[in-house]
Amino acid sequence: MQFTLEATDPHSQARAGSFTTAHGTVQTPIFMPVGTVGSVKGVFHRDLRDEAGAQIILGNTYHLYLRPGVELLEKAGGLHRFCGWDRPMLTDSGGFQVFSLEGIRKITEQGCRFQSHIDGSSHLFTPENVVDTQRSIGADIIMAFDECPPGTAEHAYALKSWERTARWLERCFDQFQKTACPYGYGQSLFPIVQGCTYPELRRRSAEFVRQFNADGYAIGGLAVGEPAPVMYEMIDIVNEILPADRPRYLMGVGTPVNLLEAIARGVDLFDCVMPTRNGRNGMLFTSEGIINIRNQKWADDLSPIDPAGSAFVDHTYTRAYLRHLFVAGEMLGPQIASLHNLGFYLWLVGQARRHIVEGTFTEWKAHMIPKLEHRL
RNA sequence: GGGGAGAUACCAAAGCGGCCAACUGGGGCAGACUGUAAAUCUGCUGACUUAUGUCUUCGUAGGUUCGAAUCCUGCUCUCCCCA
Repeated sequence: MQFTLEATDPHSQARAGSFTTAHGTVQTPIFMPVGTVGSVKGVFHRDLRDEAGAQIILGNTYHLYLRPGVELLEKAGGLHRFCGWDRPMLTDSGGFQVFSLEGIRKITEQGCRFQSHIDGSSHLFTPENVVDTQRSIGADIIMAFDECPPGTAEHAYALKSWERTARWLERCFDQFQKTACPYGYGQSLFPIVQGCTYPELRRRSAEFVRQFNADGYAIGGLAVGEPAPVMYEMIDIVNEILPADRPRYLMGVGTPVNLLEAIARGVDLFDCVMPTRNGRNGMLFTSEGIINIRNQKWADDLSPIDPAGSAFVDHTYTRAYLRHLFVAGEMLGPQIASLHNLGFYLWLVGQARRHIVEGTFTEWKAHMIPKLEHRL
């Protein structure tokens, strides 16, 4: 995988670039819709590509391992073929699930033993078998198996956790080098920086992971309860250390404002459930502000969902109609809102990219942020 | 014509002398959601209010009682069964 840096903003750390994988090229900065179990909930892959403009989507090792299982995915020829998405794909390792399965999992040096949230059965994830599973899933970018501690973690735990994640990283790369993707194309393994909100741990973690000369690097363990300014500070610290000629992926972030702030700090890749989950729950992000479509105020608003939006749903349907669908509990409502939000997120990063290339990113960002926070 | 049951807030439906401004659903209104155990979860929903406060409510008119949505009587209406 080759990352090309195409432009940098003169007034910030923002950059525009592109990288190519076996399934195509991705232009950064980019947002990756989350398709945990091989489905971006409520959105056809065709609409994801043609309407929302997605270039790369996520899958999740934990969920796909449990269901439908590695055997079927291998039989299908990998997740791309199984789900009908022929563009780049990234799989998360399950580290975040380890974190969220609090109470039904046990972390040891070997790995993490956990109970399936589906049937309670016991499973063990290790750095090695998580790499193996991701080989079988066949995503273009696969993630190291890490532990994602809560934002409130004490220093002692943050240190212990990060050191273990670092040892797991070595095992991930060992296994990665000993194996190959069964479908004949190359994959990239991204390490993940941890260290909670402790600057010196973040520095040590970033310095540690950069030794692996990976195709790209991820920043994990943020937006997990810490204040946004702290998150931004951690991004600044880490990005000063991560190599400039590799893509940087801020995992699980975030709000539209988070995206612009992180892009300004040199982040290239994002993923977040927010556009889809909040969309399903009636919250729309637009270039003029945030809409809670269930609110009474939209009941007779026959204007388009988002006149500035690029997806067909934005001008085909009215706000009143979308509200009606939500109020009536129709599944089309969440589908429309999800597609709209994904289209908006991708429009936003696309605009960011354009303004970086044109050298106007910083002023454009200053102009956008109040609008993004505004509640319509 | 005879017999029986019932009328509770927007709807449905509990309550059957004080802990009732009234359980619970639904509906309505608002909020939350950040590497998806989420098409989920949380508030509020008689009026006036910051309220631990006051006022008006349980078909309707009276009555019993210190006290009634709850007991008694009349009236109105609804439903069911038999003719």
